[in-house]
Amino acid sequence: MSGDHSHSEDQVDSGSRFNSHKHKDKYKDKEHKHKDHKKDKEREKSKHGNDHKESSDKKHRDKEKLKHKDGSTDKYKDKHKEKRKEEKMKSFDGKVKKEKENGFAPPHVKSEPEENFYHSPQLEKSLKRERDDDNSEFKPKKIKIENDKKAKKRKPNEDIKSKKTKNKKGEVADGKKKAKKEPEEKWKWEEERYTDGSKWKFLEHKGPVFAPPYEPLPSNVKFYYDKHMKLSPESEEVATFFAKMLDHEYTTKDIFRKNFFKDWKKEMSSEEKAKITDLKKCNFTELSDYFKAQSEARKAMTKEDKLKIKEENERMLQEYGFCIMDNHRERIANFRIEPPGLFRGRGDHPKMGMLKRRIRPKDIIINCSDSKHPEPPPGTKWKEVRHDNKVTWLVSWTENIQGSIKYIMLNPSSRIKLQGEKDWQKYETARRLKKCVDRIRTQYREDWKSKEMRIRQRAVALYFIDKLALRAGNEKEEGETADTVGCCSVRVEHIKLYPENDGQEFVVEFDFLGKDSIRYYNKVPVEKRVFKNLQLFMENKEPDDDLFDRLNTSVLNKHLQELMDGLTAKVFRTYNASITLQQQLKALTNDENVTAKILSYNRANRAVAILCNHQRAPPKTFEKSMQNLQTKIDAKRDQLSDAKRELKSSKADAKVRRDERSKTVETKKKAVERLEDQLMKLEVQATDREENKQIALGTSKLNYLDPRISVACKKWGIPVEKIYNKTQREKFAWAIDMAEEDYEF
DNA sequence: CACGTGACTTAGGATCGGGTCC
DNA sequence: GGACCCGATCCTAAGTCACGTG
Repeated sequence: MSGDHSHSEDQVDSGSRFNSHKHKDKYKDKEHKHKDHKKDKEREKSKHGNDHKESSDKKHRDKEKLKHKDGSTDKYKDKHKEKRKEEKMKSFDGKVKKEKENGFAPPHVKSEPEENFYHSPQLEKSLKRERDDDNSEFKPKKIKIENDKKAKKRKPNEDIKSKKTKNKKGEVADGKKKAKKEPEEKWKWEEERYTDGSKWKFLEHKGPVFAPPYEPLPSNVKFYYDKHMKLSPESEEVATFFAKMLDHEYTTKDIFRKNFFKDWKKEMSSEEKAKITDLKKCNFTELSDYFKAQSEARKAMTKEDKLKIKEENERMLQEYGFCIMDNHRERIANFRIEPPGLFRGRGDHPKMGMLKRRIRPKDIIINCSDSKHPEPPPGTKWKEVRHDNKVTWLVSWTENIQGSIKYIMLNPSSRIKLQGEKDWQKYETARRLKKCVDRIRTQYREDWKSKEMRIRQRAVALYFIDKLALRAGNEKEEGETADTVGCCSVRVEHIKLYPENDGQEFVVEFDFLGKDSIRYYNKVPVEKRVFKNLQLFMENKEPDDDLFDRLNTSVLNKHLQELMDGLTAKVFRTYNASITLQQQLKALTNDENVTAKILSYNRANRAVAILCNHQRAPPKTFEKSMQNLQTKIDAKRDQLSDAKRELKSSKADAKVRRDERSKTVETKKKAVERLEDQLMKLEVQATDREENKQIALGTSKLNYLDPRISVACKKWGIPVEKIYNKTQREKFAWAIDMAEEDYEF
């Protein structure tokens, strides 16, 4: 009874397949796991150590079958399995349905607009990532990176004598197109660089801003438990957290309610605890209404009051929002400490609804120069003040839900040395991958034939990471987070194999929840060897066994490190994202006018977002706003045809009057042109928006696309301002500074 | 090597605020 | 001048990956 049959029957409704499992007994098997791995390895060695190097695939398979037979490697999964089964059963009763409305339409399957205009063949192609079918992509055209002197000059690892150039990112930031700067300014963003791993020499800041203290409710706002009940401030505060979320579907979820109630009780006085025993009987509506009224009131404030608040915020920003780091005044990203509230995990998070504690000064670690440190609020103490210049954070504390550390760090635009330079290095690494990706691809294809299971698994996983831009997929502690996976942690239940599907051979269907519980759904034809390997990996496994049972991210990354210095799984995402953008741009940008070019750019960007599976929930008002736009378009059409008619008649009129150079005709002509232009813009906008319905461009734009590619779009007459807004230009100041139009990723 | 942990990047949703439309 | 809409910004969760420890 092989696992893959029992699980391929599809009665499990697609929603429930994704419900996460709260694996409570996560520790059960750890020891076994290690042992088993070790055993396997020995077995592998003794079995294959003296094999002939070129045995046939089949031979291997037979041998490897043996390896699987005893199932030893997979033992450790069994416990989880049971857990998961339980969970599945649970999810049947429909408690937890499709937690992510948005995640469920695979981007490339999404119904495409009819006009072929929408998807150029190239785009289509890249969407499906059918790279392997045409080898061309494995042989990228030679690109003279060498030409890019600047890039060279500034090899990440190369030491740069800290040459003091100008500082202040101000000029770039202030929105004015400041184009070319004088050479001496050119590399201002890369001045001091420390070779000893220090991140700074001097750091001074004002410390964090704490959440405002709790303000008890006015006495006319009442909480009811059967009848009115006055809560102690502590439990009242927690009650308000729940009340504020009453409209959110979170509060209907069992886990959320359970976690909340449990934590709430901890805050209650003993009398309260004795009385309040059932969350269902709690009536929060007055509290909820009160907060709604408050936010209404805030919206309805007078201009002056709003201005006052704005000014106050600005003052806070100026006072706390900046630090001095090595002679620069740098913007801090999050100087406000996270306020207390209820934890909102994403997806089916086992901890959703838990109380996120208020952070006090004594929870806070301050990091700064030892010259002087920020004062804690009167009457309080910091947990610690340290002076660690090997890290970039200014403030940290430990959060009580997962026990992880939270930080206050700098803004992404912050110079340069910290963020900008890191960013730049990231893309330089990706460009180095570009130079050796052929070699790596050749190698992993070779490794598909390896005698060793672990090598085959590694090679197939790498193929997916490369071809599909999957994330690495670290192991996660079960029961602590939502059940999501990445490449190395994909389970048998997440893929289906089709020897033939829709006229294509060797199709693999992926269906799993990735980071943030966003669904990854994709059907891809793969090479035969990959397919056969997958079959092999799945043999004798249960649906919830790891597909790559002899692989994890650290093994994979260690291997990658050997292939290229600095190479890790995520570099493939960066590389493939950036290279895709560059290719798509070349293919798409033939249009004459800027509007069309921007659309092309967005489409290229979209191709990347689809590759990286960056989805968003379709905006709530999407349908309506599309309709509005359509109305506008129709109106514009009417206007246009009117204008055309008028033009015609005035032409005829002019003819009659033998008025060769009629003013009216000229004006009418202008009007028609203007309307045509406007109509075109609207239509492009509609196209763009429709295509973007559930795709988020921001993430790839901000994190995966080498900004220099975008900057270089000026060669097609696309100004940076049309691609990056002000914030983005700040973040990418380094790229705007250095990239020329001939920049090649 | 497994494991825990710390630092930092990547991520989508919520909220804000300024412009537009009626 | 109020409602609405949308991009920008804020928020903080959730990844990746390196490193230290035993």
